[in-house]
Amino acid sequence: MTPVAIRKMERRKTFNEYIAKKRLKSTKQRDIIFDEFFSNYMGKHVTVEELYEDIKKRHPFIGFATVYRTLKLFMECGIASERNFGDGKARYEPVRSEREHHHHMICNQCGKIYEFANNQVESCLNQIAKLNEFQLTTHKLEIYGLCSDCKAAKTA
Amino acid sequence: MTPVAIRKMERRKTFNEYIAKKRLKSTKQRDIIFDEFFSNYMGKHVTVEELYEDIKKRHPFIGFATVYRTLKLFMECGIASERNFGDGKARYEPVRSEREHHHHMICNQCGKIYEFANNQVESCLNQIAKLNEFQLTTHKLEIYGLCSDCKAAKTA
DNA sequence: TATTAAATGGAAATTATTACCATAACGAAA
DNA sequence: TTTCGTTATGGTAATAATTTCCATTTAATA
Ligand SMILES: [Mn+2]
Ligand SMILES: [Mn+2]
Ligand SMILES: [Zn+2]
Ligand SMILES: [Zn+2]
Repeated sequence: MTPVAIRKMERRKTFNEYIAKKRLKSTKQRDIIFDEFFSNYMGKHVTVEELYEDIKKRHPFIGFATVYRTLKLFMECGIASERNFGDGKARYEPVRSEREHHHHMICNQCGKIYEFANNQVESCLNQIAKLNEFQLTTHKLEIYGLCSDCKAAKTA
Repeated sequence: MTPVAIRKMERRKTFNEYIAKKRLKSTKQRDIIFDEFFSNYMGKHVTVEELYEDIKKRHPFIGFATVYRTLKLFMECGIASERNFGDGKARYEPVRSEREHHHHMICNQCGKIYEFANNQVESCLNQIAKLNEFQLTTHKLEIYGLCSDCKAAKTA
């Protein structure tokens, strides 16, 4: 089994447990959305509309509101992260593992998104919080600018 | 003259120069909004609506769209910064000085906003950008959690 | 002062997201 | 399996922030 498939199974387990604990229901729609999101969007940052349009191709009966609701559900149980890159629409990405916390560099020119992780930054932030007696729960960090491709294209 | 007044004059100069350069017009409304923003919102993070409501008290003829347009103008010439703290509405703060670059900690409980600056984080980000051949233009960094007051209130 | 370009205010349009509601589907119990 | 209370769904309407439109006003400058 591929690493992606293993991760998908782990997320499925978390999701099922959350549904059981909260006495929610397991539905066809949730299964479809789960499958699409965790099969095709690992490492991506997808818009609700993009995901909806993609799913609709194979499952035309799925409603827009359900996709919104299901992504929110994924958030609640910690298997998806919401991202906001300043274009006014929320993006979602499957959580890969608790240890794979990361941030993003966004190219203002082409819109491509690059990921990065940095332990030094993380420990800085923890220190800053501690110093201010602030109990950190989450943080957001994005770098905006020009990616190397667009930089090259500009000088060419 | 107080430091706040000096800063206000410096921003005014930048604004006037920008208006001259771009052949824009100096209007009563822009003066009013400038004055309100740089007199009463230094160190604050004000919503368009808040600023509009505040101005309307003394200048009932000012239009909503004009406040939006003028804040955008302040952004363009670099005398205001836009902030987004995840509540769906943009906030603006007067730029204090080019050297006073800073970030924010937002309390999820009481909504208070705390500012911080950290050279180590800044140089980390520059290094990360350089390593990825990314030409950094801006970055956003926010810490969310519980402020010390709210933490204390919770255990009490 | 006359001319031209830009700005204004109010309202309408736009856009992402949420709420509503009548109907359908789920799941535990009988 | 049938029943029954609860939850989910899909379509649409509502909401909320921001932008656009446009007829009118105003500023700049010759
Ligand atoms: Mn990512
Ligand atoms: Mn600030
Ligand atoms: Zn690029
Ligand atoms: Zn607080």
